[in-house]
Amino acid sequence: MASHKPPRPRKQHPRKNAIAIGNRTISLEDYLAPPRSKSVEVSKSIHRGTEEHEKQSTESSDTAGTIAPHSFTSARKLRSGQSQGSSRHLRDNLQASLKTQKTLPIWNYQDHIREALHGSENEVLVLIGETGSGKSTQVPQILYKEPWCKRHKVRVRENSDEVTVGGNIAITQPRRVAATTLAQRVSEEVGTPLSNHSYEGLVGYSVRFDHKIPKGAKIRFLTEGTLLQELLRDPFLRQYSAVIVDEVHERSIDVDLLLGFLKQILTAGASVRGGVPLKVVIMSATADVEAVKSFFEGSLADASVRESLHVLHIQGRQFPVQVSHEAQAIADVQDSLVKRIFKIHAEEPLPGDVLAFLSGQEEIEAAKKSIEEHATTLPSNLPKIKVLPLYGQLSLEGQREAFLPVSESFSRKVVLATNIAETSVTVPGVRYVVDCGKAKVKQFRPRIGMESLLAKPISKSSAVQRTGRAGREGPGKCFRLYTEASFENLQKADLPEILRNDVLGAVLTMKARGIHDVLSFPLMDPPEREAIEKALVQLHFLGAVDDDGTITLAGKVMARLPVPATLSAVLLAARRSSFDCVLEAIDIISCITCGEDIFLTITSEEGREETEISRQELQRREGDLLTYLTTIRVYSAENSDRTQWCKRKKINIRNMKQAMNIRRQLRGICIKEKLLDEAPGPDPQPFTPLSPEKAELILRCFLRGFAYKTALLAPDGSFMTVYGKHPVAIHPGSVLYGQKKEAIMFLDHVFTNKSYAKKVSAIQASWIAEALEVK
DNA sequence: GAGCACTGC
Repeated sequence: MASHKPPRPRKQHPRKNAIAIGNRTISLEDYLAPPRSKSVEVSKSIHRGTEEHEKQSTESSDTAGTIAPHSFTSARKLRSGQSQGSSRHLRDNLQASLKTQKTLPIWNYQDHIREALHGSENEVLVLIGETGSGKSTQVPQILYKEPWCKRHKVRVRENSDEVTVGGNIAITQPRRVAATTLAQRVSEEVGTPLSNHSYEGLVGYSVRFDHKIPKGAKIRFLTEGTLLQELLRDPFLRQYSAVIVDEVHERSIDVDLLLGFLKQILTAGASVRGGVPLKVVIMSATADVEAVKSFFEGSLADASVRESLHVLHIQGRQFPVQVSHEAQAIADVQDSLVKRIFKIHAEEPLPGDVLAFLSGQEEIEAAKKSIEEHATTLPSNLPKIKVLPLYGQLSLEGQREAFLPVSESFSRKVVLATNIAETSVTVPGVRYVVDCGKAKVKQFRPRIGMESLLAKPISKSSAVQRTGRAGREGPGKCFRLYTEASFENLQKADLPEILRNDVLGAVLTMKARGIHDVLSFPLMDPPEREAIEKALVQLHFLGAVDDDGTITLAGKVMARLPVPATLSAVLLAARRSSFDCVLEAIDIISCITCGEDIFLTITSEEGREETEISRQELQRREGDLLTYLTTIRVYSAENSDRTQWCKRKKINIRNMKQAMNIRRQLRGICIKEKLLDEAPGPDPQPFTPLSPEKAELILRCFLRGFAYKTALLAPDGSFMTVYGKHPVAIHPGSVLYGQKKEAIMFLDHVFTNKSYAKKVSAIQASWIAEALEVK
């Protein structure tokens, strides 16, 4: 045991923070107690963990590529055309889109799809359709006219009031942009406007911060998260006749939960919906059909299983790609990559750009340098080489360059990318792909409450996906910098998110939707029992479930708040008179949940110094949380040019605007949930610096959600986590970087090169014990 | 002295 003595609140309150799971009682400390081995083991166990991969059930594949950026002009024409009565414009548009629809591969499968779902019982259709098959836009249009897709007035129980069941089709997407653009496109194809509730229309969408559901909209595009929220109010999805779950192969946590809830509705039988059946369509690019099939088998009435579960494959379109592997495993991947690129450049004709997949920014910048140096020695009869990096941290302008054709004639573009180019974006002009076979993957370690971000071999499905990037515009070639045997040994697909992430939010979602026994909730890939138990213990500490695991009133409120459970707990604590800092908590939470950091990372030496000075007025010595608070308050007090202000402070404008969006939404929800009494005055409010007393209250309030993410200063100047005794260093991006404080609280804990604490605040050790006491 | 990529309520 190390010399530091963590607060031991359990001695004072032996039964506090203990929860009954099955026939055992587990306390927070049981989970957070220091491990028997020494803390140096942490990094080792992480490395081991990332390689311990179990069975996989799906293959991931192209996703964002299926949704092309879409022109909205024709929709506007349609709308104006409609308001003037029918016009030639509208007719031409409809005829044009019908013509396009007919060329889609799915067109030939219409009857099969209708037939698979034509019965009077619950039915499931699994539809495997590759990129470009048209499944996302056409399937809802094929189904909404079916006789079973009607509204029914029924009594769910005898003597109960009549309710309306069915009539609508929900189609879920993992991303907002997909839901909105698909809705836009389908509304054009059917010729009704996409508008708010005051107009009639067939198609609508509903995503966070944006809802367009016309009157009578039968086809509704939703994000998975939105449908999960609807499940809180409507557990049997009674407004829908069919739910289409698209892009299932991405295996987000939300989609896994959604599939579980759908299975439960199907298992319950049509009676819970007053006899109105629910049709479920599972759509995926390249999912493992067997896994999806066996998951849903058994949820349907036994006798009719065979008839009510159907599988359809729809072919996509792709040019052939010739794949080659290394004969032997190579020692220096960076070196081979550069050599391979020059070999392609010397041997393959133009046009044909090269796309190389590397694992991270560092490797990309190193390879770029080496290629550029070598390129100067090329003979003049060879085309010129233009090297372009492509990774997420790159500025938008920097990224854009990688998508443009090379401006000089007689030259070849070489794009060096992370896995951003695997699914998220498509680089045009690529005919040659070089794949190093690695990618950085984030994985959560429930035992120590830490994430890791480490390079590891990609999955087979990723490798295939990377290869496919060479065949978008014509036949191509793919060079894998590993042997065919190593390819065969890759695991089939990436771990689904639910096995890589913290399941705290997922467990709260289940509890709030009436699942008492979360360990037996149907999931395609159930997380380890320990991960779920850990989440239950933590929910108990947060006050979301009581001693026997039943959801509390507070827990129900937490589930309705659109932020992670820990932060919901902070918001609930902030309402208490002893803290009284709901508005401040909302401001901070808005800044940390708006996506990437609102502060841009500065790489150059000069830029860093300059930024240091311009950000000085925002920085608080108490740490990052209060720096965020000051920043959003100064921003919203800014009366003149907010854009200029962000530029001066090197703040990401897009994220800052999103933070303001979230802030507005959270304020609204907090009023509705009675966490706030009244709406605060409109912006801009004059900025008044926070008093040290208020600052202390806010940090003590955040400890109510993050008491277990704390560390104490060791004699040698390093930090040791209070629970678990793991060494942790303050991340260089923190305002507290390099400083020594008695104790720290951190919101994120990530292992990259070493164990880093992010979003750090300076606290007093005594506050930790206080936060763990009776609430 | 640091940064795979996303996404959602």
